[in-house]
Amino acid sequence: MNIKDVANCAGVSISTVSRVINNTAKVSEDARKRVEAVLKETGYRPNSLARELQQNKTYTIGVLICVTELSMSSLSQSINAITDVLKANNYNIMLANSRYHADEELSIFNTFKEKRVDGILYFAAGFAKKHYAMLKNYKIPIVMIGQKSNYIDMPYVIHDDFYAAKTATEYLIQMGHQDIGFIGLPDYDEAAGLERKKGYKLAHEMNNIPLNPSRMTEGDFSIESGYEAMKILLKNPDDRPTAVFATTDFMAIGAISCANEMGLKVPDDISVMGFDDVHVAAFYQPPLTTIHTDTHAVGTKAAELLLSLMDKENPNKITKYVASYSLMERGSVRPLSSI
Amino acid sequence: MNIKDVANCAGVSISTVSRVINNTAKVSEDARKRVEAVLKETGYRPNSLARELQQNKTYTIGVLICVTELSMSSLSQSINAITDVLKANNYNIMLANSRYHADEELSIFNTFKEKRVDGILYFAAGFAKKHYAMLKNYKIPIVMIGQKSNYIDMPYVIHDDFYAAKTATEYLIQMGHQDIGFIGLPDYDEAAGLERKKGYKLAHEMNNIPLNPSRMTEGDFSIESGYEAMKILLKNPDDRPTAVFATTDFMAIGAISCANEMGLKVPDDISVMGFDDVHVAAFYQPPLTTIHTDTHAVGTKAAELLLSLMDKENPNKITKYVASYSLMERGSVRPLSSI
DNA sequence: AGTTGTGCTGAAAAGCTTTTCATGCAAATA
DNA sequence: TATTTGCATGAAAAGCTTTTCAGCACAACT
Repeated sequence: MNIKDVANCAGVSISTVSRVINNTAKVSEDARKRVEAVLKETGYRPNSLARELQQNKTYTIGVLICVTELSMSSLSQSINAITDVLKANNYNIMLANSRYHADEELSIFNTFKEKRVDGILYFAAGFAKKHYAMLKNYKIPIVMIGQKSNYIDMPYVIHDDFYAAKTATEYLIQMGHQDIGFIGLPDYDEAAGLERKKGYKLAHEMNNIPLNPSRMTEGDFSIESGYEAMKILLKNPDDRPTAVFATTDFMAIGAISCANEMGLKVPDDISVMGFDDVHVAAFYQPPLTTIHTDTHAVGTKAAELLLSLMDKENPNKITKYVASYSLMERGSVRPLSSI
Repeated sequence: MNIKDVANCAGVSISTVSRVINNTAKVSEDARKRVEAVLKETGYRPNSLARELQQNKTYTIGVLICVTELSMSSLSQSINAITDVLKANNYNIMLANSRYHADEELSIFNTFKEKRVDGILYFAAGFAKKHYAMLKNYKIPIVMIGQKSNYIDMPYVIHDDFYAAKTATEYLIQMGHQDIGFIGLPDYDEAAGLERKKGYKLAHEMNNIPLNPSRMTEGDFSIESGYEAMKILLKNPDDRPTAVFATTDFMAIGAISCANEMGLKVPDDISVMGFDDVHVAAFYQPPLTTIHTDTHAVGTKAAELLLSLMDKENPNKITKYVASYSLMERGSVRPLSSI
């Protein structure tokens, strides 16, 4: 069933059918009625492949995320926000997950190009620089999310990772902690993980606390990696940090889980601070003290930014946005003095 | 840049270029080399819209999920499994989330039809029957996931919700509990939530324990709803259940959170049993005793089933699959006698 | 009555592939 | 030498829309 069949059934030309469907020009009352009747009866839906081919526009935005598991990510709210904005502007979403494989990201970019998406929202987790050669003369508008991209010179929307991490660390210091363990992320250029580490370091510097490299461990976003990192930090019973800053809520959960198994109570025996304010964070036991990031705003801004980028009439010049954050004092951190 | 440009650059016809790209027929060494050089130099990618239009096949599978938030769902492993199977068979995925709105589901089905997906994986949460009229003469192959579909007569892959829920309840009974609260889900026909409720009921029947309607509450998958339901169950300090079966891990987490706030320790003062064995479940405090569902198998089977459905040469006849489950004894349930 | 204008309509082109079919040429056979 | 075979190639059709452009009929003018 195609537009030609509909035209035949209604006794009009395909042009007229197209006009009725898209409401793009005037059609006589009489003709319109007949076409609409056929449309309803047959349940005909235009082939969007043909339309998109002819218009050279797919009304589809590629969203590339990079998480090992959908449920383990802090970006579901961002995705909801993106959906809202794009849907309101009549765009569809094509969501693809690289699952943290750089080569898979590349292949997704290629798919996006072949599928002719109109724009891309790129939740980057560190591989962007690797794709530099490819991205350099990639014609489709891209907004990068969660990672700066000065190197590649691409519009971006990020969380204030650096200052937020500094704030988090300073909060622990204010609470009297001087020996603060760190569970970080791989050191990719410009990535959020690296920014958070820098914030942790600066807080130490500004408070004249020497950095202790043996206190700095690394995870990979997962609960398990937080667990393993904590194991290292707690290895020596005589030499343990009094607080730990995990740069991800899920890693914080892993860390607390590990502490519990070693017979340490959080926050009584050791404080743990998270980052992200994931949905479960408030309901964990103890409720996680963490950095709340405005993921909704990030999603909204990114989508809006992309939309304005794609609008050739009045191109936007504001191509960077840094979302605000706040510290959520809950139950996983307590002052040192009270131990 | 299109295939014509490539042909011109290489000094051959477009047919030859197509043949080189798709490796679909023999091309002289000489011509092939020239084409490949141009391909590499220009970074040309064929317009898949045109290809798909002409082949009447999109190599795309629509995956329709129905969750309020990506991170709050138990299906991320299923999705990973689906991705693996489909990718291995050269299919792309178009993931869409109805966010629990029946009308949105309908609109997504329409989009899938317009975009000409080759098949659909439908994570149903109860609305399927509403869409009966539409689905009845919907031409695209669909596999339903997580919900039976005898009414609509559609192939499906499900968890063994009924027996798993019965097993869970019987476990609590074996532990000496006779007064078991229930946090269920809306009663949609054939949906998983209803099956779990039936399992809970049967376990009571078979053990001659009368059902107490005031012990049966309802949530909506979310942590918050579990919290609220628990509030109701614990309202009266003199009349509380000794155990609670939450039909979702996240609702169990909400319930435990509520219990804690009311000064009740889990499992010392009250036992809580979950369902799903979500990733965080094992790392929660206390670690959740729950039903482990084989989400990976469900995803894999569903994708394979769809693939075989789409294969017109040798159509598969096995159109139903029920995944296995197991009970994970962890820390949120304890025998009644020891209280 | 002749001209201009208006309002619908349909034919045809364009968008980019894949694929079929026919052709030309060289090699192999009779 | 004449004929057949085979291979590589290009022209053209098909897949389904949207959109432009020209045309037609009729009404409203001068």
